[in-house]
Amino acid sequence: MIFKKKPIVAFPPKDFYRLDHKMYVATDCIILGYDSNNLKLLLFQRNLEPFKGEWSLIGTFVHLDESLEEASERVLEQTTGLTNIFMEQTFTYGGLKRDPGYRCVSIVRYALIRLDEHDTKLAKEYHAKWFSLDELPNMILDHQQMINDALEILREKAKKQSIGFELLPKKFTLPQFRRLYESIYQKEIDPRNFRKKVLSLDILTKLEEKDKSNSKKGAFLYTFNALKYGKNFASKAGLDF
Amino acid sequence: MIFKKKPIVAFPPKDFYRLDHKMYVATDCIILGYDSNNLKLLLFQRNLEPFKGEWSLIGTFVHLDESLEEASERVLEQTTGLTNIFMEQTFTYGGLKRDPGYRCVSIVRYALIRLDEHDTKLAKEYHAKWFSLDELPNMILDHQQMINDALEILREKAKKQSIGFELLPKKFTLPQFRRLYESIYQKEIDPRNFRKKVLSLDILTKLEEKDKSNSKKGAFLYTFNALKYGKNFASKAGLDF
DNA sequence: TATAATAAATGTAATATTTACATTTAATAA
DNA sequence: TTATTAAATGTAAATATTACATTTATTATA
Repeated sequence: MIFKKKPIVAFPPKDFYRLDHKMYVATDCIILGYDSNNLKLLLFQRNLEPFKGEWSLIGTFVHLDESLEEASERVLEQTTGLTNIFMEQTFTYGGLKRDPGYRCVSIVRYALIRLDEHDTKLAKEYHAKWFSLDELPNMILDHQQMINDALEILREKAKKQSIGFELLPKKFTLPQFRRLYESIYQKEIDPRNFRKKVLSLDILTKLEEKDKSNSKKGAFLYTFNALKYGKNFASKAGLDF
Repeated sequence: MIFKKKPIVAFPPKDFYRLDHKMYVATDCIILGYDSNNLKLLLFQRNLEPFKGEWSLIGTFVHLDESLEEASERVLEQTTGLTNIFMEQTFTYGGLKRDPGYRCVSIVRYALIRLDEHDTKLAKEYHAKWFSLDELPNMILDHQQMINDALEILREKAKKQSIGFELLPKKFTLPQFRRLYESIYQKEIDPRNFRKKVLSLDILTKLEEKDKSNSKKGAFLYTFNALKYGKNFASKAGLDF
């Protein structure tokens, strides 16, 4: 067989595994939490060149002895203290010029954490700060794009899976749950319709307790029922609004 | 600031851009076409070690002087002759052991092409063969997983976008269109319901011509109306069945 | 030229889902 | 006791989905 053009990898000639094809492989981590009615994002202020003083996602080079998942989980643990966290890959960014000086592709994953469970001391150490999505600072490189893409994917995910499971505290109120979805979908959701749909999924357990931090009347607390969740969330409609 | 653990990339020490973090970066291409009522996948039989004689997706190393997109488009053009094709990234695979002998991450994109437009001579040259999804051969490495993931993403995509635009010939019949969706969703779709929904989107132009290759009566041919498509497909429901 | 065969084309009623909308209630603070 | 506030709640209309069977156009054949 004769190659008309440059050979491709399905048929690699012996000299194809060449050093000059190697690149840096990084992973960037979009850490999302939910607090006081807003979806928030953990950003880091760099304390070294390049881009010293500027804001960025947290990332790392992927080491040769770890998987992509291990790399992003390492970063997440180092900066939040958390393990066993919901993370999902979004896209890989590999533009020629995306990082000045050296060629580097970056695999992005987003993480959904419970704000009240993360190690704030670590966050401080790493010069990290939580930002509401509507007041993000300028970020380095293509990080804003990464965030936009991740939020779009999160929105799709939220339709099919109760993202609240990951983001809300163990006990939460329906208005809190609703406001989470409002901040994901960036639109108001009618409280009666939200309540109707969520309760119809039959994935929650209502507690006797009330949370009175937001009103005099107080709102009943709920927990997710993992068992019911697994059984009942298969519904086609899910949590689309 | 003192690092308690290994430093991470937001604060890279000078020696961090080290050669030993570099990896091979590949891209694998899932080439999908639609023919005689079946979604089909172009696979390649390797003619060199490693894995000589086995089937695989077509891929390439990403060159230092090209973007990820350019790399996969290069492969697609080399093997099908096609340019300007719908391609979308799925996931990046970077398990430690996914490729024996060297560490390599692979970014996967799928391409939707019109079978009747691709260069069959090239396909032959590259030892390529079209397979129906239900009779795929064993493939090397994690390629089966890549395909499974891509099909899941394609299914979601098909709900929100008329995949037919990319896969069907310029002129097509409604039964043809329906069978495409049946083979994407892997289930039967009621012809009356399909027709009703598709026509309600108002994105097609009905032609006078009939295609009589499948029946004595013949089925009317349609084309996509790109203009209407852009305007009218915003519908929430889309093509979910 | 009549008939058989075949896939294409078509409509409707029942059910389920989504949307829109306003009042009452429980608790606290004044 | 009253005012205030957010939580809780129900219903009707509109829309979307599903289920289902007959007629039609054409060709091939008897």
